[in-house]
Amino acid sequence: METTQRSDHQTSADRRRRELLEAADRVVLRDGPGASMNAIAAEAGITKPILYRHFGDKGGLYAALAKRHTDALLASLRAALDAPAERRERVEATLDTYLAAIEARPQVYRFLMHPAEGGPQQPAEAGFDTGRNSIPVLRRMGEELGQVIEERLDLGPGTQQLARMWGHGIVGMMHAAGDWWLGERPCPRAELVRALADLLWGRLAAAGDRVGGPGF
Amino acid sequence: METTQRSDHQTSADRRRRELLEAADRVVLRDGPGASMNAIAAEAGITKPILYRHFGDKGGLYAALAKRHTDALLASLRAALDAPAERRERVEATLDTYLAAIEARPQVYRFLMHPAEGGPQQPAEAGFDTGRNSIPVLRRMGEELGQVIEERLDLGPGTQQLARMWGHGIVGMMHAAGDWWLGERPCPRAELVRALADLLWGRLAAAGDRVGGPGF
DNA sequence: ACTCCGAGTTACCGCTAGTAACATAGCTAG
DNA sequence: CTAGCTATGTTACTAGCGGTAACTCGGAGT
Repeated sequence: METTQRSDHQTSADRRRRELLEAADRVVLRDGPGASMNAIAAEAGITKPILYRHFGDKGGLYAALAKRHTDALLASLRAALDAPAERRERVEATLDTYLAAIEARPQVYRFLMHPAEGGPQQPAEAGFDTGRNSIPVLRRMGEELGQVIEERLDLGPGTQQLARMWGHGIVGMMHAAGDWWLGERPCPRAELVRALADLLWGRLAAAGDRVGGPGF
Repeated sequence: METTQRSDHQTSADRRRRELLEAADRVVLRDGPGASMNAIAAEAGITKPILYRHFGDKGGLYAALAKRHTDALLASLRAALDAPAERRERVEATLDTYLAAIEARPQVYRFLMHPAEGGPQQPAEAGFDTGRNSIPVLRRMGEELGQVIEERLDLGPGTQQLARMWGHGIVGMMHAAGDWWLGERPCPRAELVRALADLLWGRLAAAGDRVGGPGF
């Protein structure tokens, strides 16, 4: 019964891992991204070294935790992006999906956008990866959106690079506007969706100058 | 001679403060945002409690440090934005100014975009300010750009809110695209500037569908 | 019965942010 | 000249963090 035993063992380890992840999730959602390994271990009913055996270090745990949520968010975004509708509608649906997600679970959002933390010891070796500190979920979203744009649109020569730049740019726009909106709540969601879609549709370039200028 | 004395005292304290800030700057530029108070104090040739007397806590020091760089960056952006030229030219100049800044001093950029750190003790009191963790320099840039847009453009009713949303959105676009570009360096700066300006000019909406779709 | 292996624990290390208590210079008042 | 006050600086400490070494325990294999 080797297979059965090995399978049992595997599932046992996997189940443990999932239990730990769920405990970590609870703590992170309660205490924010500053949750300590001690607190997570306590919530899971065990002690620190077990966490380290399973996840290596805090970064590993956070990465595993972030991957779950990121995958879920990306799946729903992809669904909105792949809907059979006009381009403008799909863009609005995608924006709305993202904003609805961060609105519904702001703690998750906050955790996802704050994973690196720069740890206490940052040995400054590895040659200063300048862009390494970017938020992983944003990078992934940007890459995926860039791919979708490249697949769908005909942008002439240099399509691929243009699509990637746009992907990252649009994701950044969505993120920054969403973050500000989530903090100040100045208007309903639909209004922000419309405003951002309008921005992407070139209304900035089309707008007329103001008549009575700023300095008299 | 009370006034003179007090004045001397003031300038002395201010000079000290500036010296400390410059030392902190050096250390942060060398060690990244994870620079410790001990290291900064050593670089300044003094010990920790003095730093705390001057800046309260690490957040205070970082805020003071960030304010300097943020002010400088905002000033140069404002200059690009206020140039007497066509709108498209000004937008491109502003994008280029930002990208040139982060390209020229990536460590400063990295520090500015990573100030909060969430610290070890995040008491979770104060009711979970959902949006509080946003990067301050981005918020400031978004607000200022929103104001400029509001002053300059005629967007009909609801101009103010629309301008703010656009301000934060555009800044986020610039930031995310710049971050990705700084990490991968896939093309010269001017190309990214053009791509982002094209995006803002509605080329996404105007682009034609690809003929040979993705799935054959 | 003996061994091995994985799960788990206690107890520690080195580091951090931040602070209390003590020491020292220089100026002002009596 | 001495007493006191204020600013400036130090040493020595606390509490908590991420991370690890070394030990303990229970159950499978031969």
